[in-house]
Amino acid sequence: MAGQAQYEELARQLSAVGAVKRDLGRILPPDCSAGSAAVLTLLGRHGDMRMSNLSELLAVDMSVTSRHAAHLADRGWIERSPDPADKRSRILRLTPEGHAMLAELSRRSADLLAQRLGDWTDAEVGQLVGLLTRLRASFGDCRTVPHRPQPPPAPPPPAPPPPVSAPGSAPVPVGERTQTTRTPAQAT
Amino acid sequence: MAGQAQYEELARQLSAVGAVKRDLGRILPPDCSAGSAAVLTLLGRHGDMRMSNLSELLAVDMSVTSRHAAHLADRGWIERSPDPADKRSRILRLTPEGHAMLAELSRRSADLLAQRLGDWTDAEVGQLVGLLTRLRASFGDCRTVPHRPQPPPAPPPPAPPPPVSAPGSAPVPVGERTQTTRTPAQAT
DNA sequence: TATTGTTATACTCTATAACTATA
DNA sequence: TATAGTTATAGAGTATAACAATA
Repeated sequence: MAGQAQYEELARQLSAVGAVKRDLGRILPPDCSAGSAAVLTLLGRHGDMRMSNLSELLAVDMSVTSRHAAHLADRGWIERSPDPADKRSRILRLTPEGHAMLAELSRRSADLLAQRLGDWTDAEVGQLVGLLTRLRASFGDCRTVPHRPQPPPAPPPPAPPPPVSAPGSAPVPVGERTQTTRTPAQAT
Repeated sequence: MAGQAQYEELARQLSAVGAVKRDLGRILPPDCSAGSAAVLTLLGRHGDMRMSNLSELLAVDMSVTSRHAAHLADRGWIERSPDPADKRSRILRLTPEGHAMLAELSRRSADLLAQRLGDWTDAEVGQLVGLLTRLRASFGDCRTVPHRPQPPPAPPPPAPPPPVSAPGSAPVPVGERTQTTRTPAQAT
């Protein structure tokens, strides 16, 4: 357990991460915004999945995911095929063009980070990645993909699997835990 | 130096921090958005300052800071007094109501973090704070406040000073380093 | 009746550009 | 001429609500 001052400082530094993200956003290719990039990245990492799974991974409302997916599909970077097992669902899959765009994105962001973090050691970067991963886990309830439509043709996640484990992180009740993937669904 | 895969993973985890920030944003009091909270926090930490200084600390264009400041001034949380030394400038200062609001913000975010990160040790939180601080420094060029109008009546920053030092972080040239605090200023 | 996904609408944050008033 | 700050406008990201199709 940490003290109040430390938590306040963490909140401050998390807020400041915005500047870093904006910097990363400035190197994106035309037509591929940060939102698009996030979707492509997750599809590359986790393989084909449904809209709802993607929403959970992004921790945003499905309406947001829907807009991003439509944008990507318009540009031919993903394909939205109907799920044979559930006609309401759509399976998202990277196209060859999508893979190419993803590779380009990875190259650019890695380049920028390599320049900015030139004086960081491998271990330091790894430590930060580990702590951020755990941070997201502590907040998230970002359950990993529960639905794997078919063995995805995409290669297995090139990224190191979660290097840190979040032990007994109980679903802490804080006020209400809002349902990020779904808008209340208004009972009429 | 780290490898490409590690940088890609870092980019991914930085993107995912958005979910954490959204969660923190949901507990904000009415009329006090994340932008307002950031301004109040910085004024509390660094004391009175000018718009331009605040823009540098926030790493946003001054037009953005101006809007936030106007919002806060409308609500009586800050005061914008003319700088006697430079009539173009305005000095921002927290009002008593602003201090109260800031205290409330700190309480709420610390509460949420304490619940979410209940199973983190003090050292782990400190480590994350340290790495995030260094991350911002590596990106930032967020030079610390160069202009200190007068000895601010505000208490000294309650937060621990930067626990990690960014050693020889040269101003790495990446394409162009955009001038965040100022829009190009179009030479007519 | 509940769930999946889509669309329309509104709000926040940010950047760009044009403008003013000082320096 | 350059700088500090303001305002208007536009774009991206997200949430809410209402809707259609299917389970």
